[in-house]
Formats: sequence, structure tokens, C-alpha cells
Amino acid sequence: MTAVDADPTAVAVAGKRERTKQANRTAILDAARLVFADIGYGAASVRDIVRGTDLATGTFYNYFPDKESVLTALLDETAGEARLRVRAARRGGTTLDAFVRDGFRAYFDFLIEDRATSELLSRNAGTIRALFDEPSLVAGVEELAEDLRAGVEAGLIPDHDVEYMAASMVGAAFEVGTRMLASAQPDPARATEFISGLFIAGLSARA
Amino acid sequence: MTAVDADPTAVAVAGKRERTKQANRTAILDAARLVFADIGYGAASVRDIVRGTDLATGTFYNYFPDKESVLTALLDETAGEARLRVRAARRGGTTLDAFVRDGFRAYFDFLIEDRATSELLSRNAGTIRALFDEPSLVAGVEELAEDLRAGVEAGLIPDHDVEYMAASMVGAAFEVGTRMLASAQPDPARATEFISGLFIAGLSARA
DNA sequence: CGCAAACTTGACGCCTCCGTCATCTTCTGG
DNA sequence: CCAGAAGATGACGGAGGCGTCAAGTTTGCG
Repeated sequence: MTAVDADPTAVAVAGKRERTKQANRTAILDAARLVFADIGYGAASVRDIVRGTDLATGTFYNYFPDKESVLTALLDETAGEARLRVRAARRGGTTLDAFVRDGFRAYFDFLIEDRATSELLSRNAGTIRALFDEPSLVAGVEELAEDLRAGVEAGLIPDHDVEYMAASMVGAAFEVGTRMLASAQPDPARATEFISGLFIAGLSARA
Repeated sequence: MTAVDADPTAVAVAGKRERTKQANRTAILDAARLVFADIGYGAASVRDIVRGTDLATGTFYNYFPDKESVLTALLDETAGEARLRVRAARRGGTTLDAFVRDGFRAYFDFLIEDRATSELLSRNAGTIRALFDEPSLVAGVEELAEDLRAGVEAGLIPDHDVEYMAASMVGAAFEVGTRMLASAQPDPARATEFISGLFIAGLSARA
């Protein structure tokens, strides 16, 4: 905030008003991500979020009506991107091997790149699932199921129960990802190798 | 409580004092299981638990010092039993096939038998993991890892990364189990069949 | 420069939670 | 049957959360 203003030649890309608004919103989201990951969504209060910020209580309510809408924004903006990336990677492949490998790899890469969001998700997966029926990585299961269905129809993927395939892939990736992050030197290539081998062989077996 | 007292010939198996204590403790645990599953551990208050009971606030503190110790008791007493069952089933087998199949089957059976606990666990998995380092189904990953390690040494199980094997099995079972419970007529045999096939083939592939 | 609009601030009223404890009720052993 | 122990009860003081809003500050613009 001060450092940015220090250079008088810096042209205001947008009005100062607009820039501050953006900064405040981001500050709130960043603080919330930390708090939710740390003590969990349920235990967190709006005050906890505000405290992670240099804003006043009232200001919070200028940006979000309540705690839940902060979580929603967080999921839409950050986790939503992860979903897109994973899906794009998956759809790039034209073989079972590529479909599986590229999808998992994109997911593990994301976990490492944005650990704050990873922690938010793993800490609050149950709550997120309970709170919304639709969204987030957790219910990205649906997307996987869709893609698997398409793959099965195209003859790309063996014809097992699509729901179960999706569930097992997401569940395994989630848990293996957590394990990977717990290590001192997370190695997404190794994690990808393990889990891809598992599913490629596992799914290739006849129904 | 009234019905039990109605029969004057019913011999007090233990003093009434003792029986009431047992009943109160159970009432608190039952209410807590429901509340935690419903709104999540973090959002739950001691009052919420007490309200699910016909006891007074003060009585709660005669049984547990705080919310956390209720969760601990719940996990020790109920989920602990699940872990034992799964482990016993798994260890009964002398082939990879039996090890995998029986373990998964015991887990899925448990999910169906004790749905209240299942929901408690899936809703609060993240919190439980964050709260304790050691316990519960969630960290039953450790036990699986141990058993897998033993299996690998005995030549029963192919030599992949044990941590990753355990993580992927637990993660996949968790998610597939959730899916199974969501169905109108949960079929543990079908779920077991799917996931066993996946892992038996997937793990049998060379390292 | 100066004023209106936009935004921030934090104190306020209301509410719920926490853990305690004096008091009342129930049980038990003699 | 009774006295004393065991336990249940719920009101209480203290803490902190919620969402609001009057007052103050900053920005944009003519």
C-alpha cells in the first residue's frame, strides 16, 4: 500500500478508488483463505478474517454480506481455475494413458503451486460438500464423470461404472496429493507416475 | 427412561446411579455425533450438543471437560471399532486378492451399518486430521501402510511405494463409499467388486 | 480549490456461548 | 425410613460475535 504509492510517476492504471477496492477485496480473500485453512470454515468468524487484514469490521460488509459468500468467492475464483486446468489437461489426451496421466499431473502441479488453496480445500472438503451441492474441486467429481462417460463412448476408456471410476480417481488423487505435499520435497512426477500406473492398469482390466 | 423404570420386577443390573450415568454419557455422545455430522465440528457449540439432549448445561461438564473431548471419545469408541474390524478382515487374507477384497468389504459394510458415524467422519475428516496427528479412520492410513509393508515383505503384495498405496486405497475407498451411501440401495458387494478389481489389477502391474 | 459522492471506521445494541457454582433433587447404605 | 453423598440444574458474569450506522476521511471532478 505504501510502497506502491511511493513512485509518483506510476500512472494510476485505474482510479485510486478502483485500485483500493481491488486491494481490499483481495486482502479479505487472502486472509479468509488462511483462516479457513487454519481453523476451518466452521470455527472461523468474520472477525477472524478481518483481523488478518488492516481493515475495520464495517468494511468487510462493504465487500461481502457474510462468511459464506467469502468461501463461495474463494472457491469460484481460485479452485475454479484449478478445475479448469485439470479438465483442459485431461481433454488434451487422445489415449487412456494421456487422459489419466495428464489429468493427474495437472492436479498435482496445482497443489504445489497454490498450497494455500490446497490446504483450504483439504481442510474444508467435508464442509464444502455439505454446504453446496454443486461446486468446487470436491464436486469436480461430476466433471470427471462426464469426461469419463465421453471417453467410454468413444471407446477410449474401458466400460466400468463411471461414477465409481470418477470417485476412486478423485479420492485417490486427493489422498495421494496430501501425502505428496507432506513430504519435504514434493515430487509431482513421482506421484503422477504411481497413480497413473495404478489406474491405467486397474481400469484396463476387463469389466 | 420412563419405560425402563415401568417394570418393577426389573432388577437393577447396576445401581440406578450407575445406569443413569451411562445413559447420560451415551445421550451426550449420540447428540454430539448428530450435531457434528450435521453442522460440522467447528461450527458446533457445547450448547448445540446439550440441546440434543434433555440434560442441563451444567450436566454436560460432569461428563466431558469440553467439545474436543467429546469428539475424542466418539472417535475412540465408535470409529476405533471400525478400524479394528477393517484391519482384522484384511489380516485374515493370505493372498493379495483376499487382503484387498476383505478389507474393502469390511469398510463398506461398516459404512452401511453405522451411517451416523460415517457421516460424522466424512463431514469432519479435514478437521479430525488437523486436530489430532494420530487417530481415527482418516489416519487409519498409517495402519494400512503398516499392513502393506508387512505384505510386501512377505511377497504377498507387489513392491510399490507403500505410503502411496495406502493413501490411494483409503482415498478411493472413502470417495467410493460416499458415492455408495448416496445411492438409494447401497450395494457394498458392487462397491467392493469395483474397487477390488481396480486395485488388484492396478497393483499387480510391475513397479 | 472546494464540494459532493464514495468509502472507511469503530462503537453500539443485541445475542449466544463459555464454564462455574449455589441450590435443589435423587439415590443408597445403614 | 432417614441422613448424607452423588449428581442435576440453570442462572450468572464475562467474553466475544453479529450486522448496523453516524461520523469522519479520501477521492474525483468541475
